[in-house]
Amino acid sequence: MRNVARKQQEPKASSGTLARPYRIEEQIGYLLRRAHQRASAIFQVTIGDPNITPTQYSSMVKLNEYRELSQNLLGRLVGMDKATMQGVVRRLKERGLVDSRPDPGDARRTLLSLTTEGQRIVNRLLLNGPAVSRETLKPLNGAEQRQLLDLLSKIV
Amino acid sequence: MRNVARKQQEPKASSGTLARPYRIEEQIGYLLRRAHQRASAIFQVTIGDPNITPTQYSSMVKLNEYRELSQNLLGRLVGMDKATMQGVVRRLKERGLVDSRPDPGDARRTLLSLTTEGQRIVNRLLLNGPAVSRETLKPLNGAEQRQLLDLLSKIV
DNA sequence: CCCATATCGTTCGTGTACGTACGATGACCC
DNA sequence: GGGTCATCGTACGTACACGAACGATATGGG
Repeated sequence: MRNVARKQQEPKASSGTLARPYRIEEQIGYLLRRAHQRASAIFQVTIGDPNITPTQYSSMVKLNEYRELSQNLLGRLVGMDKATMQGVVRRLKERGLVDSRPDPGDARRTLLSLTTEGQRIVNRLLLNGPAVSRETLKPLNGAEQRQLLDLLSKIV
Repeated sequence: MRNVARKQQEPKASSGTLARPYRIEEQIGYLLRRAHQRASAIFQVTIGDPNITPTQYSSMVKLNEYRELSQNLLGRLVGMDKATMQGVVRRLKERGLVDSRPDPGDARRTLLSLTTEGQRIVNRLLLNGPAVSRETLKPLNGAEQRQLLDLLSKIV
């Protein structure tokens, strides 16, 4: 394999100060993006249903806990803004996993709930949920796993 | 404010075992998604140019280190697959920040480089890069910041 | 030299993610 | 009870993210 372009040139040296050089690979935002990519990939192959995404899963889990929620409140509970939530809910409704009815007490709201099929599916997926987390955290030992979850909780 | 729908019902109790209950808010994938969202939001308001996204920034930083890179190799260096890279590069080229030429030694490849304008911009953004990371890690003390970066590096 | 295989970049489709703007509705206060 | 302000859901535009399929090109083995 020609690899002329593979390592043509080393990165330019950092500035001459004693300060730590700025490497994109060591920045928190970059690492979070990569870690999130990996976690999503593991979810996809481990959760046991290729048609369910992480956000759809967390939405369904929340709807399984609270039996009925407005779209906006569900969004706050799972950390999605209303525009994003709109698309997630639309797709779940199109597949018959989620149902909706107008809130009888507030005409602005739509109450969402899982259909019987949605309940059946989320209960099946919940069996694999722990395996997804276990696989994602596999490179770390027990203490490190707890540390990471703790530190991430603090910055969220 | 009516809050009938706000806390209608507590989440159902977990199963009766001693095992830790499965809470979506404690799962690594969920936390990574939320943390990444927050980091992106901080990037957007701190980097100093509302038109530059995190992925565009890391691509430009890499192109500033290596003077010329194929699109595919750049993607591997910044952790984006080729389909995603295609869009990022297209937008940077449309704005005149990146230029391309055919690789004289390999007709499959396109060599990318920063334009003078692109270099000017990335050097300005690099001044704010440390502030983005500092702000994102602000809830943690120094030791915790290093731990988090270390743990994330291990699972990426 | 030729063929199987791999890589490179593009395109298409689906799905987050969010800013902004909008109309409808509700809450609050004078 | 009427006006102001907030909230709810929707719509549109832009941007990542990736699987799958594709044509062009390169490589390595027989």
